[in-house]
Amino acid sequence: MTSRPPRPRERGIPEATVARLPVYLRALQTLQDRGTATVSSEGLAGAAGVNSAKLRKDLSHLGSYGTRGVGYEVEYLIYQISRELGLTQDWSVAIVGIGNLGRALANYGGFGTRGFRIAALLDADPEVVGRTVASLNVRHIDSLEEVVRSKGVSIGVIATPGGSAQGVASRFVEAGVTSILNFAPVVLNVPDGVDVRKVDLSIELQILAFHAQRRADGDGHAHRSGLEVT
Amino acid sequence: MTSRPPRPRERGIPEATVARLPVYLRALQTLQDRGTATVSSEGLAGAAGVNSAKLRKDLSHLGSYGTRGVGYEVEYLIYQISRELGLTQDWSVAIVGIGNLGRALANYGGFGTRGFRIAALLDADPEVVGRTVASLNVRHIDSLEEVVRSKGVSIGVIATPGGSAQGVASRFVEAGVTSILNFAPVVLNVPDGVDVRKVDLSIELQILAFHAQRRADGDGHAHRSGLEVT
DNA sequence: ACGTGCTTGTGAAAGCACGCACAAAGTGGG
DNA sequence: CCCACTTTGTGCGTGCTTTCACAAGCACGT
Ligand SMILES: NC(=O)c1ccc[n+]([C@@H]2O[C@H](COP(=O)([O-])OP(=O)(O)OC[C@H]3O[C@@H](n4cnc5c(N)ncnc54)[C@H](O)[C@@H]3O)[C@@H](O)[C@H]2O)c1
Ligand SMILES: NC(=O)c1ccc[n+]([C@@H]2O[C@H](COP(=O)([O-])OP(=O)(O)OC[C@H]3O[C@@H](n4cnc5c(N)ncnc54)[C@H](O)[C@@H]3O)[C@@H](O)[C@H]2O)c1
Repeated sequence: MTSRPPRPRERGIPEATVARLPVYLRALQTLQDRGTATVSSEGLAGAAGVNSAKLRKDLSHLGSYGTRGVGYEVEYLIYQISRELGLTQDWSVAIVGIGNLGRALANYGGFGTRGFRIAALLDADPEVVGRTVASLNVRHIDSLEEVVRSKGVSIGVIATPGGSAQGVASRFVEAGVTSILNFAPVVLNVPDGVDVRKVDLSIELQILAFHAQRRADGDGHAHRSGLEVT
Repeated sequence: MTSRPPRPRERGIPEATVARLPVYLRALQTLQDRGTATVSSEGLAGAAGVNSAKLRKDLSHLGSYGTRGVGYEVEYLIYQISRELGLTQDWSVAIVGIGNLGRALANYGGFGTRGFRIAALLDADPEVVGRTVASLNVRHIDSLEEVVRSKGVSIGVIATPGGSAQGVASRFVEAGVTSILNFAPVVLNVPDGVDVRKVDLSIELQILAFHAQRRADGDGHAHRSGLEVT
């Protein structure tokens, strides 16, 4: 089935690995900025805050890019991870809901370090539409379909209040956007084949509160093992 | 050790479950706002975007709060989950770094629906210190220790640039804060017993890009199973 | 009092994820 | 050319997570 000797990478990278690749990438870029040319799994794992065996196994899913006895060449590994993550191409992002959060996102410079370009901002409020935010003209939400088409938007960011989020998501999907990042605190319903990720501040706080309470409760010797030490 | 017959809940809720409890809680509150008094695992699972067996197992870790043949009483379940998450007490939050993001966070009203109170805002920039944001006076970062003590801060939020994040984290820890939410794109190093969670926009985008590329790559029949359908 | 119908709570199975520990593979020195 | 040393890539055991499937339990009508 698969050719044995020249197998650079197999299909199907574990989801847990995918979620860590961006972390490795950032650690590598920091190393590169410092002029480091080569790094061992131990060194990179330290910088990324993970176990070195886990890091090696993660990287092994992309291929065999290390040199035994030496380590990994920083620049080459950056390239390989970038390619795997799809960062060698450009992604057009549209943000809907230019309120407190939307504005912060729009003004956020170091967006994805590379690859992601904010192509459009949309809102429903006549007060906001027409204003310029982060050198972009805020368009009306009614032109979403047109904007997605003309700007080739492939990733939609939702920063509207919860009540509007599902509607916006549906319109994104309708317009052909299959990657959505949702900041609104609601569960989005989308058809199969559409990828939704959510960022939820209040969930994170609640998880922190749970652990904090546990520590206070049982007190004394304290905490179960689940504490992040990142 | 534990009394056997009246065992309402056992110690040790799985981490995966803890991460979902806030989602259930929100779904329940939405139901309550609509006047629903009772909900089945199927119904709640639908609203929360998870499998109903998973939901039942999750809830079973808190105790046996459902009624067979009927379902769960919404109000009671809200109370039980809130209690388990530690939301029946108040948590004081301090935000460090009142820039684009910090301001958005400070102005964010529906913070944690309940339980979380923004007690202090801190920044290093003389331009920002002294200003009023969200009816709070922005304090200088040098007073962090004093503020933590006087306001009883138990959760620290870091919204500074990456370069300052580790320093701020260390000072939080030094001041006795053991729960940290980090928005800066760096790996924080903290001692055992300190709980760090991170929210990282650019990682989320990169994960979306990976899946989007996969869909475009293999094309045709498309996508592996890992797509979120939330 | 009892049967019917619905829903919970949970055993058991399957699938993932993690981390140890080590063989394999490369480097560099002699 | 070979040996000592370093570091990768991975087989394997372990524990956590998810899902299925069903017995047990409860409400309600008769
Ligand atoms: N501000 C934060 O720090 C923060 C933190 C966590 C989560 N959130 C969530 O992010 C979302 C946005 O928060 P915010 O503080 O920026 O709110 P906001 O009210 O400041 O901004 C919301 C914006 O969305 C626009 N909008 C409303 N309906 C729309 C529609 N149908 N189409 C297009 N635009 C529409 C509004 O005009 C407004 O400009 C909310 O769901 C909030 O719960 C915000
Ligand atoms: N803006 C966004 O949408 C966004 C999105 C994702 C991640 N982030 C991350 O969040 C962080 C903040 O982003 P931002 O856009 O608000 O940046 P920003 O530059 O607008 O604000 C940073 C603030 O931190 C303050 N600061 C710097 N060093 C400090 C220190 N040692 N102590 C206290 N305060 C200090 C600065 O004075 C400034 O007010 C960054 O790490 C950024 O990468 C931002």
